[in-house]
Amino acid sequence: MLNKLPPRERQIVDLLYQRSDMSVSEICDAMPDQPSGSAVRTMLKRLEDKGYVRRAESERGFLYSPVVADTVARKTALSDVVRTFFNGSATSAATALLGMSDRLETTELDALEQMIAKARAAKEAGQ
Amino acid sequence: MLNKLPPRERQIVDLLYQRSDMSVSEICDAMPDQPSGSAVRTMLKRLEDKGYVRRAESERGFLYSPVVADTVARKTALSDVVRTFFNGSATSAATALLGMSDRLETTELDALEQMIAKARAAKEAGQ
DNA sequence: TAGCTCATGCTACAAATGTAGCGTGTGAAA
DNA sequence: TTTCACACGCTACATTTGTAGCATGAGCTA
Repeated sequence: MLNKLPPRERQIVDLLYQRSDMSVSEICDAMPDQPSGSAVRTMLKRLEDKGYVRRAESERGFLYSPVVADTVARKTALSDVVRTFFNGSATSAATALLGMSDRLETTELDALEQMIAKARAAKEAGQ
Repeated sequence: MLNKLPPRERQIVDLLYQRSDMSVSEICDAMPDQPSGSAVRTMLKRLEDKGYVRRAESERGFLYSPVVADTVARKTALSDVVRTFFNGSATSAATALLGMSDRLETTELDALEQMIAKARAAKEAGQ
């Protein structure tokens, strides 16, 4: 989905998913190799035309945000990674993910276990 | 990492991560909108120049494969998604992942629970 | 041998991308 | 009021991407 975007545009949209409602100058600052305002503005314009980004006026000037809902974008991004790198197995991706994170919050662990329990229950009911 | 690649090149590398050692014609066939062999060949050449892809001769002609090890590419891809869409929390990404997959294998669930148990133990020991 | 089919490399080119520059308007500071 | 400093839109342009075409050479078949 976002993989269809050229690197720079992709970079900008990613930024907007991390933090929405950014101004052009904020985007510039957040970019690794600070491009000129003009450059960012054209990218933004193109992204707007393509329907990935929308902007709203505010007292601080125009603020940009992604059009596709976070929830949807998240899912798509995850599915892509799962397909490409984990042979379609979401669970093994999840395992890898857990292996990567060094400090896990207890609440998060709880949420996970709940998830697993639910999956087990569904499995029981299914067969 | 792969995000720096233009869409088409990215698409090809992704393919190679799904299945390594592909010939040009196999890649063509695997692409959604079958491009010409020439087109794919130039992309491949560029990817080779950039250092993302390497090729080896075989009785079936040249076979292409990714340069960066799967394990590394995986990690990078996951980290990117986690940073962009999950505010850096690998665990919440994992939770989302689990929520997405419809049928989970028992063995995978077991592996996950083990992972969680280990995390809990580490947490205990840590404090 | 002559003709065919491929896989490959090379060249060329249209389209897309990435960037900078200029002119304008607006609001704040001198 | 004049002068800055921005934020913006527009235009232009170099570079990169995406694609096709042609020529070559190897192997295969009639």
